[in-house]
Amino acid sequence: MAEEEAHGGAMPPDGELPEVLAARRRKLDALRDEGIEPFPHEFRGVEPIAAVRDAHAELEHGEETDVRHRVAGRLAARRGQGKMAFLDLVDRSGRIQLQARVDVLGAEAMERLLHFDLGDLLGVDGTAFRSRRGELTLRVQDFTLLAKSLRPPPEKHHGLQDTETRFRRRELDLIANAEARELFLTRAHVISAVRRFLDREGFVEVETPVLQPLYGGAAARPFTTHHNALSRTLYLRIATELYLKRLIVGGLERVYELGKDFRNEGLSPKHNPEFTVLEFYEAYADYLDIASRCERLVAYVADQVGYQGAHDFTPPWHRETLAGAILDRTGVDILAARERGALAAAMRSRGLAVPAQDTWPQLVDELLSKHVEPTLIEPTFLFDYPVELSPLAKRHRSRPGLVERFEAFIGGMEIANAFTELNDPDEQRRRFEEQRALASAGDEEVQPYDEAFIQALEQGMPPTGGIGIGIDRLVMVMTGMRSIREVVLFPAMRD
RNA sequence: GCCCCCGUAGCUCAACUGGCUCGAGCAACCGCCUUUUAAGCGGUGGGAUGAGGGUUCGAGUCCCUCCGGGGGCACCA
Repeated sequence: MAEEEAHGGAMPPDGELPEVLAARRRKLDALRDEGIEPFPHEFRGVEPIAAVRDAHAELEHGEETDVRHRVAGRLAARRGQGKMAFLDLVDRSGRIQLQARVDVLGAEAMERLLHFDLGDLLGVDGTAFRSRRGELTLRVQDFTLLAKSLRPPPEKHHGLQDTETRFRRRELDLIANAEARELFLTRAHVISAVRRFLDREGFVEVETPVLQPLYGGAAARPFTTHHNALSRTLYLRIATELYLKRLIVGGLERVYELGKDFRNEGLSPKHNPEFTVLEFYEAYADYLDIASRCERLVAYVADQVGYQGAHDFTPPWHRETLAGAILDRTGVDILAARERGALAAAMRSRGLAVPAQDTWPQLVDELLSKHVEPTLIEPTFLFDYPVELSPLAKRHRSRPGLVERFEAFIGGMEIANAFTELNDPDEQRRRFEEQRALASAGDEEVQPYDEAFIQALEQGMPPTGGIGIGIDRLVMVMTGMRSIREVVLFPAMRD
């Protein structure tokens, strides 16, 4: 029980606390004894630290001003004590040095200021000057404790390194590591740039059900939950596709949804069980129009977030066909081997591994993911997928057996999947039936038959192009991160 | 699910082939110094080495099981 309290942060007697925690508890009690409220209600009129810095960018070394600023943030460092000391205060926008002088504050206030712990939240009023060493500094005239911190912050030089702690206690990562703060601000900018782009191009943002009586729109295993009042099983959505196409039927013409999908599958550096996806659908457009909009969107986002990396997102991107890319990388012609045995033989003759259980579509996927995808570093579209892999895409207008579909790759990673949408309800019904046949053959990740969706298509859906873009992966690309867990605030972890 | 690596103080890290009471920096506490920049100097406290079992005169170190994390494989976006 003592251990549980120490780790769980309840309020055990001091004797059972590690010394570093007990010391902070003692200070908390001392503050209250002095009549100081350690958790006041507000502190108005705060200026961002970055704004204070900007206001005095021109100050010479050693130059003083009488300009007063009010800032608030977390105490991050302290140098010196006694008659004069320097402290660092950090807010979301940056860090600023504070100078505490006993001749300004008086002995009692000086003592109180210097006895705050690293990690305490402070409000400060001070006058700006630039130190001899050139550091913009606020000379503290007045200060207020805004919240007492009862746990020590991570080490101030090395930051928080432990991967597990960074993910489980992201607040500590954000406190300790400025790069983490910047990364998640970039993520926010990516998302707002996506919305701005689509809003400007006439798309309307919609929200469709996350809890669905029937899941669909992708090949994946769903999470299952239960609605008590309705007494029935509901699924967390694996895609927004089918509902969004019903809105195209409804005449909304250009729609997008930006939100979470959920897939009950393994974790990896590229897969989190809940992940953020953008899907947009455009009436009277085909997949070539969508490809063009996709590359313009990504280029716009890169520009808006100030992308500094090595990729060149300027349209037009590299373009290949899927079959051409596989032929080029492996020498296997999937279009000349349209059934499993022939394809397996072609792969073996090239010395490629052939997983025994794989169906023809799965072998194609194997060739793509193992031999082509890793080579697609610069932004690249692969066009024209086999119909077997794409039950929701419209057949190719000139190439039998293929559909009008593309996927986009950056940095060896798939970031988007798009097609000219299948709008012939009878053909869509047949495609679902084929999927159903696969399901009875044991494949758990096929698309269930969705009668409501078929009825919507029967109502008449205009020719439409649509796309899904993995936002977490797009953020990975924009920030150079190699793991999705670095760009998701609270990635999935075991209990 | 399988394979490999990792888990030492609040944080960042040490500890030769098994060998004295597991050390140091930051943080904390008590002082000294004062325009510092990872401030400096002196002193003090803080650890069931992830958990449990085993081998051994002796285990942070070797073996087994479990928990957690990372990487890879498989599956997928």
